Amino acid sequence: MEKYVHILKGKGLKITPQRLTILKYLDENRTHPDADIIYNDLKSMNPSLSRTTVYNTLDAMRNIKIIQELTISKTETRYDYHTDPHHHFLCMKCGSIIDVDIKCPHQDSKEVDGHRIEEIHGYFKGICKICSNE
Amino acid sequence: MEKYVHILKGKGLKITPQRLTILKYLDENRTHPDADIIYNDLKSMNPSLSRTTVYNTLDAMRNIKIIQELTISKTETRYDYHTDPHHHFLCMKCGSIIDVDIKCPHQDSKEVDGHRIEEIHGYFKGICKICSNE
DNA sequence: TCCTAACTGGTAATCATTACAAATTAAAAA
DNA sequence: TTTTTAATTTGTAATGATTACCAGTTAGGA
Repeated sequence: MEKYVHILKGKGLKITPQRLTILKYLDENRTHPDADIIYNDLKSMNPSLSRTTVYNTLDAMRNIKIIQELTISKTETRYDYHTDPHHHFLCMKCGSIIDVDIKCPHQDSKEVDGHRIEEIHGYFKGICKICSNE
Repeated sequence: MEKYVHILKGKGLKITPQRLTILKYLDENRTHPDADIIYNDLKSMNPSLSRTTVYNTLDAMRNIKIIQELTISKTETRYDYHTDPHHHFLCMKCGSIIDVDIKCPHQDSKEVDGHRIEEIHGYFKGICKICSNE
């Protein structure tokens, strides 16, 4: 848990039990969950947790860039504990998001056509290996 | 207008005035509009047009792949008349989506890590050239 | 011209996310 | 350690894009 305290402190965020819990959850669940899944999974162990806090916390952590928002799915925002740059595959059948580790020549670009880049997202959509085999 | 009749017929969609109007609009407005903007822009000339028809039509045209859905923005789905593959830049200040014509080595891939690809999206987010200069 | 499945339009429902305000708490200052 | 204050948490209500539903209309083949 000291690890998460350190990460938050380093970025100037106040340490709260809720933030530690959510950050730990994202670190240990690399399934690209959405806010509602995070809320429901943590609710049982943290009965006072509020949905709004989950949203607020995710937003705060996105601001300091320790997590990343994925807008690959049309219906909900999903979250990714931010480490090395990588692309994502969304299965249009089962809805799971899978990391794809491919080389992208633009991954470290700071601008395109004069526009300043802050985030780069590579999204593939299709049918995943498992769903393809029925 | 014959052009759009031909496109729809070729894909087996029924020809309706609404579909022709919406397809023409997307061809002539490469601003990546969302359903609401399309609805409002066309409503004055087509008073009987319904919001539901706009959604239905966009969905039908996406199915036959003559237009593309962009999920780059968190709040709404935006649409692109589908031509050559290209990536997109979203300005986080003014909200505009700009085409970026860069080479991507994965643009024509049919699969990654065994997962069958149907769509490829390259999204850059940041501050556009115009907003950067205040 | 007739027939039928497909399409349109209007309203109501859904659902993720945000707004708001009162109560609580982290952590800096005394 | 205690005090103080701004930041955070929580629950509820509001928002807004999208979808569901269904009655009425229409495209286009027979």
